[in-house]
Amino acid sequence: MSAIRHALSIKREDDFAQWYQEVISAADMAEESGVRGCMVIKPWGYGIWERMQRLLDDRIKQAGVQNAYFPLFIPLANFEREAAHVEGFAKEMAVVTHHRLIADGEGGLVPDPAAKLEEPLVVRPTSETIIGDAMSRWIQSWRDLPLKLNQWANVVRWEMRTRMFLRTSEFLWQEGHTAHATAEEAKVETMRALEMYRAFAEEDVALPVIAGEKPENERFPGARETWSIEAMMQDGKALQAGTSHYLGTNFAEAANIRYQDREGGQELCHTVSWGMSTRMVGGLIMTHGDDDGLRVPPALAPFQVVILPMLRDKPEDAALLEYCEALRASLAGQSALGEPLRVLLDTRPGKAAAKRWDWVRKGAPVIIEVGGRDMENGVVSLLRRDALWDINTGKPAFENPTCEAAAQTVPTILAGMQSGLFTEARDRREANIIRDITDMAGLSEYYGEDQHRPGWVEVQWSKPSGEGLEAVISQLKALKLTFRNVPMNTPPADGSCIFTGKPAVERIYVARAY
RNA sequence: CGGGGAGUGGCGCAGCCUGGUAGCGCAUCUGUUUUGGGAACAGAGGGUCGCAGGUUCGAAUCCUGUCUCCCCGACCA
Repeated sequence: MSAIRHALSIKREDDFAQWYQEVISAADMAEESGVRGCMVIKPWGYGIWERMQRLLDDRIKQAGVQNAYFPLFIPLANFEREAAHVEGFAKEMAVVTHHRLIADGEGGLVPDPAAKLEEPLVVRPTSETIIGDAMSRWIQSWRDLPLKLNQWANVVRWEMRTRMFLRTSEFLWQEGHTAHATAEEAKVETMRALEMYRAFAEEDVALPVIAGEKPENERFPGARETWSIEAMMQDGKALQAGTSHYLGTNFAEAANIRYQDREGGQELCHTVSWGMSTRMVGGLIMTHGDDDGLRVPPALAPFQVVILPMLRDKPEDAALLEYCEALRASLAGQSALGEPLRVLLDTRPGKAAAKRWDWVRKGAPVIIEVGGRDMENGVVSLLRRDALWDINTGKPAFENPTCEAAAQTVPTILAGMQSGLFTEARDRREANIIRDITDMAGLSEYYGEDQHRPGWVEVQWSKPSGEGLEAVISQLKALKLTFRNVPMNTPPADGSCIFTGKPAVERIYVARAY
């Protein structure tokens, strides 16, 4: 067994945070912008986000939700109507106060005092309030319900500490907003959105998640219930990858969203909101990345197959290119995971062997190199990103199918890779969930200093609220732990609360989190 | 926002303490030789040293302010 020369300089196990950043730059996904907390998303990173948008948007539309677009700027007064909501977001809002700049006489520009806005505008941190405004106008009778809207947008939250994709001041997301006649219907929609996110995460992103309800202290500001999908990263930390909120009538009261029922009475609507953001890209990296860079699940890869001709700057190149073009066309005629294959014939100048590593770092699922000898034999040299190395030789594990065989097997390879990445991540997660810790001493021990890759612990608790909950949270905080969620479809509690010793009422996950 | 670290060609760094007008590796360009596995050799191009002030005959280097990034903490759907 020879030493493998990996495509990245930092290994996950040596410094996970540094490794994460190296993947982003080595895979050419994004870069720093010079603006605090904001990033430039480069074509490969944005291409992955566009795939996420496409696949989730299809699911959103299948649920009868319509896309619309609402303003970036929200009047301050609009925001003040829901008390818990204001309190939750006030500390992190960007505010626009002027609409004109003037010269300061020293070569610079300053806001014109004469152009101060009567009422400041907030850059949306989320759009419940302004969409609620529209809903109050659009909904008159029970016939207008349910109203199901979604928008793809950027939002701004002035975060103290940012990390590319995981927490940026400006980020991209979708936010679904629905209004319903009854609490029951609204809760059905809350759970529908949650299940949609679970399916999207697991089937499209190959990201195993645990769906469940957030405890009271983790609720969205103004929500009655907050549900989430939680994923385990390779360092054992948890990442909230999507949320769905049952808002009750809180926002309907604030924005006066009412409908006339069949008996002629005026009733408040029950509203729901749900969101998934570019943070999912960070989750993808920390779940599927390895010591050679990113591995993009085939369903999300902007290019699933990259063909690299081994050009030699000689007349024979023309025939080789022709051979590769035929291969490209043959592959492009195939389908995988329900869509036509996305194939790139990379004819940029440069040696195939050097370009190969660019695509390995980017995580293209299948790389096919073709040289003159392959052409003579009617074969290709095929490399799978999920099985890169021959551990006996320490070299890339090329296979050599014929062109016809390659065209036929690539769809199978991609489908296998999609499910293989999911299975690998799910097995890793299950291996790192602990369920038999029943007291704080055990919890402290598990998360002690000598544990380098702690996972999650499923505990039983008595679900205190108010001061009792505060006390529990400070116990967790001492271990740098947070509550994640109360998983669905798990056996009922049968023990005592790990925090209070009282009879437990449910099971909940605790973990370190992003 | 508090503590710590850092900003020098595209990337990674040295130089700073002890001021004298910028260097190395990789990458890039050109040429030659190579050619089935992350090519070699030679030559070349590219930087007002994050930004703004100050001290000085002279500032990447010293001083002040400021912006951005990284780590820890607080905060955070």
